[in-house]
This record gives sequence, structure tokens and C-alpha cells, in this order.
Amino acid sequence: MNIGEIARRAGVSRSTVSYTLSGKRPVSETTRRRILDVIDELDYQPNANARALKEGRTRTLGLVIPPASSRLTDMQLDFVASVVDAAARADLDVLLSPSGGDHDRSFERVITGRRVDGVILMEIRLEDARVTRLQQAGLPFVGIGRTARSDGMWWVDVDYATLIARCVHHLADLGHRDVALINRSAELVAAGYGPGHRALAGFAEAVAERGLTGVDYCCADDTLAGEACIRAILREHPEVTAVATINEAALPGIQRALETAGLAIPRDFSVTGVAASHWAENFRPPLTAADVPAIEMGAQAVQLLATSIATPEAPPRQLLLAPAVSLRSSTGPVRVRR
Amino acid sequence: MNIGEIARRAGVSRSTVSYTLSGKRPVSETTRRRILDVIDELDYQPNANARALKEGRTRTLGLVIPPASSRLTDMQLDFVASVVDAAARADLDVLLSPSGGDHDRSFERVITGRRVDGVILMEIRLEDARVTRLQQAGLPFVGIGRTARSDGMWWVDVDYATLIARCVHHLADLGHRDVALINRSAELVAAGYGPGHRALAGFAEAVAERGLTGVDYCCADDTLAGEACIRAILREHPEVTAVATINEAALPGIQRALETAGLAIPRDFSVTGVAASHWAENFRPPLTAADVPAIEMGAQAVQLLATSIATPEAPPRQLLLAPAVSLRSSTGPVRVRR
DNA sequence: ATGTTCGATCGAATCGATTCCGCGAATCGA
DNA sequence: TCGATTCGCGGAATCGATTCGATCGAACAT
Repeated sequence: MNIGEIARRAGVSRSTVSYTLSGKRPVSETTRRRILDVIDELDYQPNANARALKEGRTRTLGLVIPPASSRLTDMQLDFVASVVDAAARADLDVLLSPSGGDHDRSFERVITGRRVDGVILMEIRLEDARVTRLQQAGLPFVGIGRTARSDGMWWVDVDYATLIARCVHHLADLGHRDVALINRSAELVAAGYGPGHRALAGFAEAVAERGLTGVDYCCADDTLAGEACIRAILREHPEVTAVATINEAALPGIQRALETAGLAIPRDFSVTGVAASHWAENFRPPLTAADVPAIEMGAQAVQLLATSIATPEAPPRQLLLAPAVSLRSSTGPVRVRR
Repeated sequence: MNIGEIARRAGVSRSTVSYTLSGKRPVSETTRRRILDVIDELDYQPNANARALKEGRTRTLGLVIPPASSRLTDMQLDFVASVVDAAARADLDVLLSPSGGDHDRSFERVITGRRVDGVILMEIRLEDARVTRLQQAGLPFVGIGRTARSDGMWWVDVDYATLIARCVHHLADLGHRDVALINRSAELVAAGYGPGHRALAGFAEAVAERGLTGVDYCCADDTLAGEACIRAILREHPEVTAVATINEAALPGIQRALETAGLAIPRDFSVTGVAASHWAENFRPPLTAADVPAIEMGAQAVQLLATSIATPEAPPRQLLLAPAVSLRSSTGPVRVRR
């Protein structure tokens, strides 16, 4: 079922079939109709590999994800889903490639095998070898996240520093003087995970600006760790009256531990942070938080990548998103305990 | 940077380069060394499209996922991650294709464009047009899940009927006489979602066998719906003393609503079901449940697909998993309320 | 010394598309 | 009616690999 078969049945040459399909040269209405009929009848579609070989592009983009060993977070899942969705809308296919760990063969295969026209890179670290590799390979790519010095690359990212700062200001406005930051896991931060570092920086700056005292905790991405973290904060810093977090997965634990400690939200303790809206809305009471528009970010990344592929020499574009803090009901005026 | 370039620099013909790479014909040690040196120096990798075109296989498998519009569940995410991981281990790449909704162009492109050697199909319905399509296209595929009549296809699935039946028997052994099933969403079940139907069947059969009375509820995949569902059960069937569920995402809501109602688990109310272990372990108290080995299932699906591709004429193989119910502490002897 | 065998390598065909070049027929203006 | 232009289409080269026969020189037996 190749183009030659179609040509034979329609009584024309292969090139004519190709031109009717692409429309790059006029074809008379009668032969055109005849060819399309045969194509419909045989359910023909051009072989994607042959086409890619000749055209030099694959109409496919690579999506580089962290290895499965580290459970993907909900936010990362949203990225994947929205990238796939946006790509499908643009008639692009998505080739998944786990990287990190022992999966660098997969990454290399995708890069140097010319299987993709461009790459979307998730989970970028402040220093990231994959970015260097892609730049040297000359393959267009867009980061979801960014490295420490990222002027030269295309990316879309969430402005964690600004968002956490806004949360701190919000808490300060409510009279809180002692606040805590619940960050992502210590390993992640130590590995140069950008959001962790930038959230901490924004937290420190806002705390200093408002003359508060702030403590920061690292916390693994699960309910149990969230509980443990709140317990540690209450024990080690009983003066703390509010927390801000970028750790969505810890939220259920935070809620549980505060309940267990007999602290009502927001009467006795305020909670805020940065989280996808479904986390915020499942919190009780609903979480005052900056809602990360993960779905939109994935779509934007595909957009950027498409233009980067189309115009490889164009100067890189960046998109730093800082959605507003949605006031729900998990923060309130400070109230002195005991 | 193609094979011709390598051949020129090494002073040999293209075929010799190809044979050193594939080892399908002997090459003398000296030229072999010379060629490999050039390859290393230039960082050459064969063009995947050209190779696929000639060989007639792509070393790529397609993973068909539900569209992003419906949020993927944690279990589905585990499938995706483990499939990608297992494929990478087998030096296969994974092409993602959303299907359903308006994304059938993507599905068709992957199938008829010969972009993949085989397909893994997620979220199979009892009647599923994609299965028919793949069969008629003659493309090897493995389902994660299965259709109503599934003898003729390859699949790996969880035996929801048996697992839910075991949960019911366990509850009956503890003296419970009135039990409820919390299923997935009504739309999903109405659309012919296999696990929903089979869980219900297993529930009904076990309830009958033990002479219990059982009610079943559909419930959307989120915390809030879980709460609402428990409230409805307590209101409409106050005699119920235990629930079994296959709805992981509803578990936090189930827990919350029971707490709110002043019912202690497992003293006043028992909860059990089928759930990935991290859901079970985040429940409080830890959930007695059959742990779905999603990670293993993804890996098995890749295995099956690989053998199906290698031996297309072999009779289909199936894998029906029924992991044991892990006794944790969310079930206990019945106790009459009021 | 001559014919044979065998190992190492080369040349050319092939996979299935796209695209440039050019040919014949139809159409046009004068 | 004749040369020029246009229109529609076919032929062949090309993309970058794999693979099958063919070749060539060396080693071997007779």
C-alpha cells in the first residue's frame, strides 16, 4: 500500500499522486478526483519514515521526562498531558524519552538519530547537562523550567520566587510575624532543582523586606512527609503561625497534622502557597494559593517549540508566568496562641 | 554526518561501515577499528528514518492514552511511566498518541503511517472501536485492560471481579452484613469501562454468595465526590457498615467524610478495596486493599508486545493479575451502631 | 604453476516518499 | 496557420540507510 500502488491503480505516475496530496503543483480536476478515490478506497497514508527521510523533518517532537523511578508529580503529569494534547492539535506526534539514571541511551538515540524536529525538556536543573547537549547538537528545544543562566534558551517557567514572595506579603498583611516555607525534598533541592531554589530566594527576600522571621523546611513529596514536616515545625518553632508551600503532594499531610494538633485553619494557623487548582480546591478549607497553570504551560511550550523549529535563527523567547494568588479561605488574621 | 561521510573518511565503502555496525558479515580487525574510530570521532548515529524505511520496522512502540481532557488517574500515570521505562530498557522508543475525542487523527496517523511496530492500548472499553481498527490494520497490539470478548487479543489486566469479591468475603468474615461498593464515575461505567462493570459483577456475586445485602454507588474521581458519596450512603443506607472501592481518588474524601460523621475506622466503619499501594499507605489508618501492581503491568505489557511483534502468528497471550489483599488496618469486626 | 576456495570488501539495488526537469498537447495571439 | 506560452503530467534523481551478489587477492591443494 505505497504510493506506487496508488499511482498504478489510478493510471498516473507517482509524482502526480504526490502532487495531488501536497497541492504543490496543480493537478487537473479529473485525475485529482480519480486519485483521491483510489486513496480513499485503499485507505492509503504516506509512509511517515520515507517522507521524513526525504523531507528532512519528522513532524515529531521529543518530550524528555524524568525517569519513572522518581514518581512523576501531578504537575508534571499535567505537563505531559497538555503537551501531548497541544501537539496532537498541531498534527505533531510526541516521542517520549526518559532521561537521567541509566536512560541516557534513550535520550541520545532521540537526539542524534534525528527522530524529532525539536525537544521539550522537563525538570530542568540549574545546571543541566542535557541543555548543553542539545545546544551542541543544534536541535531546537524548549524548557519547562530553566537553568541558572538561561538567556540563550527558550523556556516557559513559573515565577516561584515572585509567587512565594506574594504569599509571604499576604501573610504579613494579615499580621503574621513568624512564617515557614515548606519546600520540596532535600535531595531535589540539593540537585539544583530550580523551583526549590527560587522559592527559597523569594521567601528569604520577602521575609527580610517585611521584617519577619522565617524558617524553611524540605519535605518529600507525599502525605506522610507533609505530616512529619508540620510536626517538626510545631515542635521546633512553636512561634510559627503560617506556612507557605510549593509542595502540592504534602498538602494532605499538612492538613492532617494541623487537625491532629488541634489547630483550625485559618483560625489558628494559615496555609498558603503555590499549587495546581485541583490541589487547592481539595484542601479543606480551600487553599489560598497561586494556581499553577500547568495545562496552559504545556500548550505554550509546544507553541514556542513550533516557532523555534520554524525560525531556528530567531532570538530565544521566554515566558515567565506569575499567576495571581487566588484568595480562598485557608489564610486569616494571626491569632496569638496559648 | 551520514554513513557515506563515515565511509569516505575511513576509506571504505558504505556497506562495510554498515556491516561493522551490524556485525552481519565479518570485517577485518584493522578496518573495523579504523571505522569505529571515525564513528567515535564524529559522534555518528545512523539516521533512524532511513533505517526504519529499509528495515521495515521502527523500533518504536505506540502508547495510546486517553485524551488530556479527562485527567489521567494515578494508576494510568503509573502505566505510562512503567511502559516508557520498560521500553527504554529494551532500546525501544515510545510514541504517545492521545485518542478519543477529536484526536483520532493522531491515532490514525500512528497506525497507518507505519510509525510504530506495535501498540499498547490503555483504557480499553468493553466495546472498543480502536481494537477493531488495530485488528483490521494487522498491527500487533497489547491492551492494558480488555474488551468484553477478548480471547483473540493480547492483554494484561487486573481481575477486578475477583479482587472485589475477595474484599466482600473478607468483610463478610468480619461479620459485616450490609456493604457498599464505591465504583468509578457513572459516565465511565455507562461508557463501558471494564473495571467498573467487572467490579460490580464480582461484588454482586460475592454479596449473593454470602447472603449479604449490597448497594453500589458511582463516584467521580476526586476527593469532593468521595465525601459526597459517603454522605449519600450514610443517609440513604444507614445500615451499611463497610465499603469496598476501586476508586482511588475518592479515598481521601471517604476518609474525610467518615471522620466528619464521627465514625472511626475501623471501629465503626470498615473500608477496603483495590488501590495502588501508595494510596493504601496514605490512608489513615492504612488501607486493607488489593494492591494493583501498575508498574509491573506496564513492564509486562511491553514484554508481551515485544513477543507479539517478534512472532505475529503466535496465539495471543493474556495475563490476568489478582494480587492478594494486603491486610492493613482499615477493616475490623462489625459493631452495631446506635 | 595452476585451478580452487575463502575471507574481505565493493557496487548496486532497494525501501517509499518528494521534487526538479522536461516533454507533449492544448491554447493563445497575430 | 504558425510560433509562443501555458498546462498537465511522466521520468529520474534523491534522502540515508541495508543487503545481496560480485570481485579481488591471498592462501591452499594438487
